[in-house]
Amino acid sequence: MSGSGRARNARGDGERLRAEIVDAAVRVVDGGDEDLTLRGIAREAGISAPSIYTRFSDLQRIVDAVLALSFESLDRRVADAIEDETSPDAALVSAGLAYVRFGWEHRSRLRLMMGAAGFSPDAVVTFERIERLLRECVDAGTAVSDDPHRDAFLVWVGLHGMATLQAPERADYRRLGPLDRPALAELIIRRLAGLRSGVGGPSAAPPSSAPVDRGGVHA
Amino acid sequence: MSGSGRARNARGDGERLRAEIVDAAVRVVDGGDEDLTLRGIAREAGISAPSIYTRFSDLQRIVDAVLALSFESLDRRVADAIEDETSPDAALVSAGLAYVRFGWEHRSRLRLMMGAAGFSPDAVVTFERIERLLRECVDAGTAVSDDPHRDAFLVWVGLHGMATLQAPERADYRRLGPLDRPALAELIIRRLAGLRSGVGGPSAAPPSSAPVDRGGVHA
DNA sequence: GTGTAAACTAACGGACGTTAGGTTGAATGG
DNA sequence: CCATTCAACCTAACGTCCGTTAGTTTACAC
Repeated sequence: MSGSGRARNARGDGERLRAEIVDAAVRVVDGGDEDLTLRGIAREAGISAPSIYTRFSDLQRIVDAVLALSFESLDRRVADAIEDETSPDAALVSAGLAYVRFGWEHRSRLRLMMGAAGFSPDAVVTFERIERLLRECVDAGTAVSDDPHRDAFLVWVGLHGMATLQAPERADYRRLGPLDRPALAELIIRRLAGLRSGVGGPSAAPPSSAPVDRGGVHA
Repeated sequence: MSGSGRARNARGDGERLRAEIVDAAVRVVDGGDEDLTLRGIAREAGISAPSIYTRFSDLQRIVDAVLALSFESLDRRVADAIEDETSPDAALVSAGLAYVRFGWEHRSRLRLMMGAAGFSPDAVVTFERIERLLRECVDAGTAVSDDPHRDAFLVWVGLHGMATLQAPERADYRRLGPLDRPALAELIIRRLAGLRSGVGGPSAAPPSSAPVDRGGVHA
């Protein structure tokens, strides 16, 4: 019979449990459960609830770990998106799209991140990437800005709005008509950053002929 | 002694209790309690928990009532802001500022609204006000847009971002330096709407000399 | 007075976070 | 090869809060 529980880890290997708990917590949040519960995490991890206390002193520490991991993962995605591009112009757009994609793919995670931590120090790291890119654009002459810091914040706000709005899969949302989300996100970035190509004309996101959200980085 | 509870309402006046319950629920949410509980609402209303069942069949109906009331109140604030202005240009900015102010003043209410209802039919009414104003701006020649519907949505997204970001009172947030929130909101509106005065130059929101958030409608 | 809506107290079953204390099995020393 | 050890788990249980139901009391309207 032994314990009806899971296979036991090796002696000095209890650290593995820590990672499994955090992973389970992430899975719970991404599954849509807005409020993390210790028992729910334990269920998802396949362990008993009290076992969690061997690795975490209380529930809040798990939440903290999830938040840290999430901010780091968001920042890495943004950083990776930047590396793939050559011009600062394209890099800024690509970085912004990486941000909003994270929000679309992990809606309740982002909700948790913004709700609990607000403008956390971890988020500042990512913000500063955006700001740096915008300055490069200004230096390269592709963006017009008399205050890059402020305008980077505008972009940040726009990204935040685009990332946190409900997905167009919802029925009500479609009253707005077919929307190409990545193209819209790119337009928001361009206009708020003051990029030359996005101010007024039909330069990006042709209104009706574009296929809806085919997943490419550029519109 | 009689019941240790509150004074009893007159005979056919039970409808008053309904309003009191909803008001209490609003107060609880605005107090920052993200998750409405039936018992919490009862406490705030000064009644016993089961008394709620004389007016609502379950907790969800109270939440629905709070949502309906909130969307209506948001829309009224936007509508009122429009009425006070003469030019479509100023009206669009004023309407947007009314929206973000609602978010700043009722943060968890807006969170509840966006989380539960998403892009609800009630929100569409308000969105259409924005869209109508933008079309008027285009007709008047003060805005450049080849697709007002799409651009109204961009403005909507920007407003949503500005309204839901944490308030600058938070310590972390200040790493960004002093920010004049209404001025930033106005800039976002102007740039996303394609208003002529907000595309690139230092037309609005002087970067450092402006007083911080003194509560006026215009910057 | 009498009826009935308006309110109450008591209590159910369930979920939660957390504590106490037991069981088991992989690593280790002989 | 086996006894020992102790980390890695477990079950049981406490107290609290929750939504909801049942049944009772109170006081206004007629």
